[in-house]
Amino acid sequence: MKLLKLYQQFLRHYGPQGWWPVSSRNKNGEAALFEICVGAILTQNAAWTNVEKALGSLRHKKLLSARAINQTKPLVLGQVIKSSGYWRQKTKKLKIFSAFLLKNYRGSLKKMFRRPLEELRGELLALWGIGPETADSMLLYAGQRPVFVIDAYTKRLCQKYGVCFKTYLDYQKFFERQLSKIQGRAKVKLFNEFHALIVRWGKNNSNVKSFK
DNA sequence: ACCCAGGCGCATG
DNA sequence: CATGCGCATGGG
Repeated sequence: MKLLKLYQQFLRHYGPQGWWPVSSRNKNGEAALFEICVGAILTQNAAWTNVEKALGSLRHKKLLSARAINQTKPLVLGQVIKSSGYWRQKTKKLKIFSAFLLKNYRGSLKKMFRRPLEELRGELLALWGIGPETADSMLLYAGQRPVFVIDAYTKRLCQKYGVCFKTYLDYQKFFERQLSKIQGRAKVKLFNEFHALIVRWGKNNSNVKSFK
């Protein structure tokens, strides 16, 4: 299983995916970064189309900021994000993440992403509602950090090639080691695009659904 | 009417 | 450590 080859094939076949999709004007501004983080939480085991509706509602109600979410009553927030599913849990997750951001970084994601990678990853994982995939999605797509995001599709892809590991970290190490030659911005770009392409691949292929 | 989607936390054994 | 279960909506 040569990952670099596979990446090039996917890229040729599907074209650039342009993740992470964001509605904010300034794609590097705080608003866009926050939208990515909110999206990372809302997309947990949910169809992205449903997440887009929730993000649209949040935007429409001017709730796409840590301060706004922090001040909004849970039941009101829950109504707004309802379409993304698990809304009671996700309301709590958004509030916990927003409170964390305000308390530790004055609500600034740019400030948050200045922290050393492993420490920040640990802080995010310590939050209720943020697991490895959500944390890594935030780090890669909002923070531009070189962490490979592993999801269900990635595991299905590995399974197709007879590659199987136990933990999330094991899968991640496999990808990061094999792609360790690439450096700097190019690595972030590749990790970004590759993960998006794997999801793109998984959406068509209804293959190997039996895998967990 | 089912099945699934860009997971996670928690309770068990 | 490792399985199993609840969480919830909308589209195929």
